[in-house]
Amino acid sequence: MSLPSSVAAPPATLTIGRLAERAGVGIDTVRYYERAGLLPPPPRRASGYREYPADSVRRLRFIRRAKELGFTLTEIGELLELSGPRGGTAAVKKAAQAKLALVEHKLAELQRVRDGLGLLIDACPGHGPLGDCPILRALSEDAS
Amino acid sequence: MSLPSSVAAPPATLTIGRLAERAGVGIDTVRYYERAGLLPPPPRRASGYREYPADSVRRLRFIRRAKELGFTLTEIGELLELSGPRGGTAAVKKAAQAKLALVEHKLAELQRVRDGLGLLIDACPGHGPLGDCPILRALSEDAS
DNA sequence: GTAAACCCTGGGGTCTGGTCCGGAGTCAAG
DNA sequence: CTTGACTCCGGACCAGACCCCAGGGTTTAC
Repeated sequence: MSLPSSVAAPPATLTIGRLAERAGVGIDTVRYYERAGLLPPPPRRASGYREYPADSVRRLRFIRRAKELGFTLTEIGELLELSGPRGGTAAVKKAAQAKLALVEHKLAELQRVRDGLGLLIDACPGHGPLGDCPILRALSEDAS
Repeated sequence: MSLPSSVAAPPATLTIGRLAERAGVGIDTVRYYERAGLLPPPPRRASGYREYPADSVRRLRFIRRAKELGFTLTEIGELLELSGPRGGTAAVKKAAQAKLALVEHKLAELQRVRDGLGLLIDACPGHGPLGDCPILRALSEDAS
């Protein structure tokens, strides 16, 4: 019924070092996220070593990327809570909608930056003497 | 030819306080940006007071928004340099293209977050027992 | 069974991006 | 011409997000 135990598949858990490596962050960062409440405290071995389930990698990568998008760790924590168990409550749904609005706002502004850069690149061998630059225009006008 | 000088239009310059107020940042922040090289040192009155041209507001707003999009001050400085005089050089154009790629990457990821949130909001009263949440999926898979 | 590589905790250091004094000079309105 | 608001500078301080180290136990590979 089972394969010989001598070639047993490695357990589907990761030490903190492997986890950090696969997620592309530092070990200290992982522990820091745990303290900050972004990563649930994993079970420990008798020795005290943390044993992470494989899908922690996914969560960590999410955090890393979201940070690059300008979310603070606190905001990221909120995003992650939306996806926890109890993802269907009315309150959670409302929170998700608020986040969505924020994200769409960011999207719109980022698109303006992109368009500005685009103009700059292919229509701009000097563009007027003064400050009518498309990049500046991109985010300076009121839209908040 | 000219209007009476007694009702002369106010000069088109701003004190640091007005500038900060109109741009929505603190006074200290303005000075900090100057030190950081993001805002060119403005001319001074005899008294030492800074006299900002009106369009500094635009530049400051750009900085503020770009920060919200996850750019560091250093990156913002680079973006701003792209739009300086000498916006047509081959080197500058190449730099702009690099920035553009980065921005498009961010856009794509932000869109994934948005889509994840969307799914979460209107298709998700509990979504499977474990970790197949659309938000996590949004940024965890490799796409870098 | 031992050395290299790994993990633990606690605490301090670092970098970024500000924010807040304090003492002194400046400006503008009445 | 005074008074209250503004500005100057330098330096201290702050929060967020890590990064590093020591001293000591644990695993793993040979």
